[in-house]
Amino acid sequence: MKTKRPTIDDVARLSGVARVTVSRVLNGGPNVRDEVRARVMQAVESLDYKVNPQARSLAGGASRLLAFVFASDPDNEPNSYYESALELGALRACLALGYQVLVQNVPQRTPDRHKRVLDLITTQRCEGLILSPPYSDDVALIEAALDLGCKVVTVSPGGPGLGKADGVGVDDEAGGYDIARELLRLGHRRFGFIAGLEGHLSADRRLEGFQRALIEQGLGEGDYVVSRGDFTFRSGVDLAPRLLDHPLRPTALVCANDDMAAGVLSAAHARGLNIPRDLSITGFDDAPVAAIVWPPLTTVHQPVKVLGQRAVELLVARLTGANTEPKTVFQQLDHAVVSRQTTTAA
Amino acid sequence: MKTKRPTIDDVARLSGVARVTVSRVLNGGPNVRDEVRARVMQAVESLDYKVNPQARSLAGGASRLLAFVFASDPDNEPNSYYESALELGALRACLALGYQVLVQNVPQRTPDRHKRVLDLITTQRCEGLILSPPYSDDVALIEAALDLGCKVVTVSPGGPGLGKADGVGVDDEAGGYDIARELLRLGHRRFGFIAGLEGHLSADRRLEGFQRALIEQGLGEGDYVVSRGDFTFRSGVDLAPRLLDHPLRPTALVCANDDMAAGVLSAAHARGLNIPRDLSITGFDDAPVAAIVWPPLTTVHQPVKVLGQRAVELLVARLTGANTEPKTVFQQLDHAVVSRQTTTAA
DNA sequence: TCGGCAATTGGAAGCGCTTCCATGGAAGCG
DNA sequence: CGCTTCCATGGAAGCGCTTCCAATTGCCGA
Repeated sequence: MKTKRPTIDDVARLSGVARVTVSRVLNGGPNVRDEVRARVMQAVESLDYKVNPQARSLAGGASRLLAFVFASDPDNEPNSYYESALELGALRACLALGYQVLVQNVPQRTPDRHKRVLDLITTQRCEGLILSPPYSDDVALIEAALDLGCKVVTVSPGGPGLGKADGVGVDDEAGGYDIARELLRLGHRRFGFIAGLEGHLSADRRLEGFQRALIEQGLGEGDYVVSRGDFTFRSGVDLAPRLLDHPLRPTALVCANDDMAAGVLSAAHARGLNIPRDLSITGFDDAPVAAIVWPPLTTVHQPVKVLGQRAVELLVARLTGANTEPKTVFQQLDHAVVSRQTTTAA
Repeated sequence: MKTKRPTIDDVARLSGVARVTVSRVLNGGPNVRDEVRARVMQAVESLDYKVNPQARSLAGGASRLLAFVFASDPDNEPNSYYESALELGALRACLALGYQVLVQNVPQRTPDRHKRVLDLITTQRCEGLILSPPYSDDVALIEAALDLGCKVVTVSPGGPGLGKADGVGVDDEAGGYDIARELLRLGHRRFGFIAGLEGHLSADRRLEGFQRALIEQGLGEGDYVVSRGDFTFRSGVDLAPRLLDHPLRPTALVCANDDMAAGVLSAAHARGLNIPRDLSITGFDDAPVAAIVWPPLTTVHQPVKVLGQRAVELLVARLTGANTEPKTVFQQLDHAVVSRQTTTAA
């Protein structure tokens, strides 16, 4: 067992060239004759040689390591599709690009949360940082990372983070608008809205879009009531009574994510309501849970995995110098209303 | 921005000792006077020095990298709590132990799946491998990894994998037995069982336990019908008709995991059944989905996050030589039946 | 008093790779 | 035809750390 792996020198020796030449071939460098290149590649093959990434990064000063940071607490939200899908997308893109991601969970309320993130850069030598909400709008954190020479990409920044670093996301405001329009079309006029955690600016933009649609229809403050949850199923369950017993009992309930919508749905079942006859409910994200609950949830789809993938691609483009755009770029992906069975005419 | 980080030599210079001594202090080596140790630590503090893990692993020959491999396809099972919880547990243990995990998804049917896994060892220099089902029973893979000098830990091995490497898991057979006993106690006598994917031996042990409980009660082959799904919600939905329309219409349906149980539940709703009055349903795992569906699912809890954590701990114990036990060790954790609202008297 | 041994420290040699700079020859120029 | 320029290659110097081995000191028992 454990027979020592071949090194670059073994390849050099076998192919009869100098070590540097092998290095050039391996890194796609210029100025190598095709014949030599082929000879080296053949030696690589026959020895089953693989570069040692540790040695490479020591010598080259590039760790090829990215960090993905998320805030949601997996003990409270063990189901969080959003974060795991982002991670998966990032992982896949990395596989293709030859990078590695270190995944780190830093709860939002951690006192030394900035330090925890920045340590990832200093301790692990991460060269790129992917920030998901609410960190995507944490300007101080973004700037501190940038100061350390680390490239940053934000996922779903809600405003402040937008100009500070490259970003990816959907148009959350439009998503909120679209789902509200759908409900208005079905004749609903009294609404409830369950918002997400404070500081998650992109989620708040969903509320703004929702409000815009209502205003457009001549509705106003008196026609809807807003509660704030924390994105968990539990908070949906807990918030439901307040909305359902409200003097202005809404006929439609818009939730800032699917888990909270599932919570409301569960609470509605528990009190014997018939969904959607007695109440229309909508979510946001189109997480798997949306299809699993009964009845299946009407929601706004966003391509979360692709978001994670694009985040990595943007980062790597900056790292390799493929993108030298002085301004930050924001890549906006499409969202779509997915009508399932929790919505019906008022 | 990007000011060069201090190296071990900077620390050595500042504390007036040789580089080796700093290395000793950093690695908790013996034979260093307390006074010197303190002086070095102080220099480390004041310079905010962090060891360069790349350099360390190059010099020391230890990458401190582990690999976690899972098979479930996140495009079909985007919700798979099992894998993400394992990962999370592993991640946490690593944080505490100073290791890193590389997460890799290798679908079970990939033609070069062994190569994909082994490449992780050779290419990334992973020193330890965590194998989740069905790879935990893939003896050829385990032995190939061992041959490469990589330590291996299996999660929920079902038999063949047991003696080949250290492992963690619950007693799946007993879990199946326990849930069946619960149903028998409630008076059920006609059963359906939805098994998981072929090759997932630990999941099959749940069926064996189920069968043992029935036999104990004098029931036999004629009293239950078995179907095989693929652990997804979708497969639960698809399999439901076959079970529900069976001449021997079961009064209780035992599923090998929660997602399939949720699928059956959804299908039952769709055909207007009242659960649990018309049919008792049980899952396995106690994933978040179990609490989210309506009505909440009776299931068998297993501490998946802890499983991930223990897997890393076992691995690290082997790697550091803390565990030199010549035989493989298997760490069995407790499971528990969680009675919720999908089960009732027959 | 002296060899012997443990405790403490440092010197030197790499780990496997990339980067910088030098070399020799072919090609291009007026 | 003598010059610069470009191309293809190699030599040497580290990247920041650990490991091996040697050196120094102090203390023991005989």
